[in-house]
Amino acid sequence: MKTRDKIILASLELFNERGERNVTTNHIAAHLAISPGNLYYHFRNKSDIIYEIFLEYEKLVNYYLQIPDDRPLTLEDMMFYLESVFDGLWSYRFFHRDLEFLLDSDERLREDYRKFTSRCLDAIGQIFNGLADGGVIEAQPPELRSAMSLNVWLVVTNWMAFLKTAHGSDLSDQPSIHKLKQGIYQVLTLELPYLMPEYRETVLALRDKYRPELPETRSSRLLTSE
Amino acid sequence: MKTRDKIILASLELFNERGERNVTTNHIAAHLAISPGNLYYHFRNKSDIIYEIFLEYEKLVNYYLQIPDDRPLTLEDMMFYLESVFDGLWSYRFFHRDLEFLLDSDERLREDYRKFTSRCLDAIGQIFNGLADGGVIEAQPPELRSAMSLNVWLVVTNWMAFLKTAHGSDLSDQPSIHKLKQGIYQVLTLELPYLMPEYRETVLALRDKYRPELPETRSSRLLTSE
DNA sequence: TCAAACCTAGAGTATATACTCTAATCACAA
DNA sequence: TTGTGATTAGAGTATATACTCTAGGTTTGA
Repeated sequence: MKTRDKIILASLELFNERGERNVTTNHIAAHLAISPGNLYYHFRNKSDIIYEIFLEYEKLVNYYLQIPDDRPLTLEDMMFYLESVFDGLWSYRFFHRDLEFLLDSDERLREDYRKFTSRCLDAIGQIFNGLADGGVIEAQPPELRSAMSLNVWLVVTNWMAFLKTAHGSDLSDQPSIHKLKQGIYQVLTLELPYLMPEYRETVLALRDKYRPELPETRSSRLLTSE
Repeated sequence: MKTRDKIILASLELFNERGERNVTTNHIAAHLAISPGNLYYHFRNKSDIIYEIFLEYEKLVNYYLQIPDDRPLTLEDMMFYLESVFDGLWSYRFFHRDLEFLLDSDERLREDYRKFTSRCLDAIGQIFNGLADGGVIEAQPPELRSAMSLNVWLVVTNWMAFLKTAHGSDLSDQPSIHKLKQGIYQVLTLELPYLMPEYRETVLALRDKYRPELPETRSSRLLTSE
């Protein structure tokens, strides 16, 4: 693999593990056993590495969020989108963590991320429309649809952060891809009231598969009371 | 005012304005025109200042989230809680920004924040129960109630972050207490489907007051499409 | 085969940051 | 007045961090 790609990969890995704030360019170089000079030959600065990672994240999400507009959407479609989105969220989980700082220090990223958000909100809306066409959920006035989409976006993009802050310091209940997907449970909760009656049971059953397991972990205790 | 209190106040102000990551202890001292030595006479380290601020934040929220359990809740109660919570969120808006890093570097804060979250989720649940008792919203099975409360929490605590990332670099659409309160619109959106029919119109009207104004600002454009 | 382009090492630097240390000053009670 | 404890100034330090510079090695293609 090319050094440039190795740098991107190693950075993503370290960022995800330790948080962008705790990973320096020297760490990245050391991790790859290359010199700092070498790293800076390939990237002008740390922001450039992050920007490059963002572009890949964007590409991935754009790929999964191509919504067909020539046919209505099914429940399977919806679950596919949810699974894909949370997979992406896991792979690039560092990103939404220090987001505000990243955007503050890179104008280009700020602008691109704004557009990215906008496209995602749009895609969520389209999915809802497709599901309404497919008779899975009720039709809604566009204003409600937009507000709903935004709520879905908020829940999806911040579920990881919630997990991180909700668990204790012991490693036993550290976030994992499995726990992350409990976010799907939360998103389905948002959709419940708008389901057409004939889909209600099916979705409730689906949703139950993502329910946080009760055997008294800290994060599940949070969901009930302490 | 005592120097110690001045330090807390100035820190909060600077953190809110520039983000905790961009504010050093030297900045704080300089801002107050005191020496670093003086600052460190009053606080062992930066984390201690942050922890102290957290305690005040916690106190404020606890104060507003005392839910009466001897009477049902009204719509006015609910709006009071929402307004109060968003006011608090605004006053301590730096806090949820670099949250994960803060918790990583202070075990005590991590533990306290976990309990804080837990109490807040509980309070949200109690509010819903109270509103159900008051005939404002439908009764719900506890499992749905918990999931709903968690969604409200996610929307509330991350609305500020969304605003920050959604606006452009020009100052015109910078977050403000006014924009922050559009978060109330989002929360009310979550509640809409569970309202008792006789409250529906009233809440829709209330909600409309918090609706993002349309005159083509960037953030409102985000809410529709781009 | 040879030069140009590409890649890499590694020492080094300017700046920032959290924090320390000592000596001085202040407030105030005896 | 004087002594004592609380407060403050300000120079200073160890470490970290992003990034630079030079010199040398490696590939590639003509």
